[in-house]
Parts: sequence; structure tokens; C-alpha cells
Amino acid sequence: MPELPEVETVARGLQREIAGQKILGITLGKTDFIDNPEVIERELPGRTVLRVERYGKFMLLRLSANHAPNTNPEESVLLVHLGMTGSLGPQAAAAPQRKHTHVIMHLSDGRELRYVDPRRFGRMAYLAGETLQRELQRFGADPLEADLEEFITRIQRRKSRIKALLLDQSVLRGVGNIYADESLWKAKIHPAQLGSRLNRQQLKELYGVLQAILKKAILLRGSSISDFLDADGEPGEYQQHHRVYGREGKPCFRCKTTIKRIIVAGRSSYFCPNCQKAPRLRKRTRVKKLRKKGRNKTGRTSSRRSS
DNA sequence: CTCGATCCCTGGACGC
DNA sequence: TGCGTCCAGGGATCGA
Repeated sequence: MPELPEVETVARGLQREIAGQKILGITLGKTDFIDNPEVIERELPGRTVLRVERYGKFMLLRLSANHAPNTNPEESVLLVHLGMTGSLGPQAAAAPQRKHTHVIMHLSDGRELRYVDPRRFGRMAYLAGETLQRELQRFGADPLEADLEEFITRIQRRKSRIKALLLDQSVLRGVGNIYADESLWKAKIHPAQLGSRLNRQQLKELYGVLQAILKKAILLRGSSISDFLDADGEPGEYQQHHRVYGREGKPCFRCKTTIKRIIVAGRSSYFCPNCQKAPRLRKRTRVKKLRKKGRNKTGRTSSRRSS
């Protein structure tokens, strides 16, 4: 599942491999994950891939201006999200086509840039100008670029569970389930803790470990679980450094307590119940009080319906 | 604003 | 061997 380090790895590989290549033509398979397939077919041919960047979990293929008739003349972008199972990489034109190959870009050096995605949870879109700017503005800060103060502000101004905040791409762009759990374990913060209840020291710690973990993972070219491969078809190695993710039932690396899995924000969350203390829940206290006094001031203390 | 539920989709794990 | 069932999960959407 490509998150920030995996996408960074693929983007760097593509930058090295295909920057400068001209897209001569494009062949589409299934297109239900593409915002505007007909625009892609019209706009991409004739453009050169100037460079490849990462933006959160997206890759931005910066494209040259186009001078073909009836096309957008400005520089523009092909936005690619790998979803859960997507991959994007150059192949020899003669290489056998993998199942679930949905986009083939024919490059000027004879190779093909192929997008393969069995589940089609990915996304592809051709964007330019104002539309592109608006799209990019939907996302929060890059965790490797944000300074400590911005990180703290972004977490504290929302009142959600910290796990949900780390996964929310409008808060921070690029963090997914693996690196959220790994960071929370390292910082000894329970995933269900409210972000607004974390103190400055905890947030400083979380900020530091998140950056360190992401940087280390990038050095190791990401985590290859399920079937992640980089642009060269090579697996990453960071999965060997996971401390909690996917380790339900196994001993905590710090204290040997059995790692547990719960659902937070609709996602599996692995944590150590000893190192990462559960937040105090205090939601039912009002109900208790009312019951003790024998009355029902709000009329909502029971879930029973009157009709 | 935030929550949970639901959907998208396929392959892999598992049970019989 | 071959079915059926369940599940994973990033993100969009919807109703509460």
C-alpha cells in the first residue's frame, strides 16, 4: 500500500527513468479510476514529461506545453494516485503485459510507461491551471516540510482521534496506516487519543518520530507489503523495520506485552496496550448523574423511542 | 465539524 | 481441486 515513502521511491525512480521522454501516444484499458479519460487521450500525446514529483500520496508528472491544434497550450500535470495496488513504471515495449494493465503511454525512446492496478483504487487525472491549483489546495502540509509549529497547530485545531488526524490527507498529506501506527507506537500515544488532548511535549515527540520514520523508510525504498514494487520493479525493505504494524498477537519490541489490533477511524490500528495507554473515556458520566437523581432533564438519556 | 456505515475492487486466506 | 465466504484498505459520499 503506497504511502509517502513508497510514492517518493516511485517518483524518484520515474524522474530518473522517464524525465525528458515525450509521450507519443496512449492506450487505455478500463478507465473508471480516471477523472477524464477522453481529455487524457487528447492532451497527453505530444507532451514531454518534464519532471516527476511527489505530492502527498500523489505523483505529479509535469508535462510540457502543447502546440497541437485543439489542445490546451499550457504546461500541465498528470496526477497519479496508486491507491492500494497501483504501480507505474517503464517497460520495454516487447515486455509481456501484466494483467490489469489499464494505461500504456508510448514513450519516445520506444519504451512504455504502464499503469497496472488490480483493484483500481488508484486515481489518474489530467489537470492544468486553476483546476490544478484548486485540487492541490485540498491537501494539508507535507509532514517532511511542515515545521513543528504548523504540525502542532494542524493537530490541535481539530478534535478527532489522533489516528484519524494522521490519516486525514487534508491535515497532513502522505501519511497512511502503516506509518501512522509506527509513529504512534514510537511516540507512545494511543491511536484513539484525541488530538486536541495531546500536550505540546507529546506532539513534539510525535512530529520528530514521524519525520524520522518517514526518512528512514524512504532510504530503504519503502515497505513492500502486499505487492509494492518501485518503478524499477524492486521491493522496498522498510517492512523489516515495522515495530507494530501487522504484529497483532506478537510481543511489543519495548515491553513484550501482546500487540493488539482495534479499529480506529474505520482502519485497523495496531498498538501496545502497555506502552500506549488508552485515553480516559468520560462520555457517559452525565447519564449516570441524571439516573442517580431520578430524572430525565434532556429526555435523551434513554435510547428507547416513545413512538 | 465529526462520526460511522457503505461502496468501490480483486486477490489471497481459509473452511469445507 | 474447487468452490464459497470473508477480509484488506484509501478515499468518496451520505446520513446522523
